[in-house]
Amino acid sequence: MTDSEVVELLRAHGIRPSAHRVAVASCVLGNDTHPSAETVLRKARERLPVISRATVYNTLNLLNEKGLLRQHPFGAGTVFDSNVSRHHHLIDEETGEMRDIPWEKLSVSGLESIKDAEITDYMIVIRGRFKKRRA
Amino acid sequence: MTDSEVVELLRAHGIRPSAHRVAVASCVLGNDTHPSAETVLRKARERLPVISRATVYNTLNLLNEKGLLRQHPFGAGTVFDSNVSRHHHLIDEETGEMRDIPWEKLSVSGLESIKDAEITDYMIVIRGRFKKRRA
DNA sequence: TCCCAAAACTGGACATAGTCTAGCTCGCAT
DNA sequence: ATGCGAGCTAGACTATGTCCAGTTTTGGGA
Repeated sequence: MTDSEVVELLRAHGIRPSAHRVAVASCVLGNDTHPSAETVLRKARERLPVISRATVYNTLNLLNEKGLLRQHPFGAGTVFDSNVSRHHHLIDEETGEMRDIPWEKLSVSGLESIKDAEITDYMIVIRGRFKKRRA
Repeated sequence: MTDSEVVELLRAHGIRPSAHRVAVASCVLGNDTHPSAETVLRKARERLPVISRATVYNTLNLLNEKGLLRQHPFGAGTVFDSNVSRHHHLIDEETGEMRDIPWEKLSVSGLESIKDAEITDYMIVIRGRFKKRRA
């Protein structure tokens, strides 16, 4: 994703695209990696040597609030996911690495039997060992 | 679960049942709450005023290794679950409170299409709002 | 019973992840 | 040019968890 695409995306979601925000956003958006906040901080500093931890956290939280990314606590600590459409997750038990599984690949039955809660979202979390590189 | 049942359970899993370990274990085992480590520390201190944070963590990790409980990173931070049989999870979005859903209540199809990993475990994680108290 | 080694426990230092705040800076409208 | 507010900064602070060196407890053997 080019910088100008990132800028457009931020604007489209009501976020003023400062240089710092663009640097942070382009570390996460438009790819299927699942970086931690510290990873984003490190990558953002490659582009913009002076950027504070607080700015990275502020920006990630802002992107989260505005629906540009999601936060997941599984895997190796909390990671960010720019795939905001519904999908499932596959996690490598050894490394904590996380991959997305398309929504259509799996399905759940029996949800109508859940009576004691109003369901807003659900996903399947699979743990195992990756065989090889991502297809 | 009585103390002597806890003692038996620990022994049966090759854990020497010291007074401290029993105090910690009985805060978690035999009930369906999902306490955090800090909650366990607080509860354990009600029984045993002098018990260190390290002992609580050591014991919880030991119980985890020996298969007496599981650790889950969803919900409100990391919590412990004495239900070690397969089950799914329902999480209240507001409070982070977690409830177990029996394995048989839900089912997943399509797992055979996962080709790039050896699956060791999976579960459904549902988010929503609890309607009322646990049945 | 007494003694010893091993196991368990302790407090505190350290590590990691994340939040908060007070002050500074920069871009923009006037 | 100047004043203002959004954004950014460093660093202090909190929460959670690990590690370690030293001390206490425990169980088993003489």
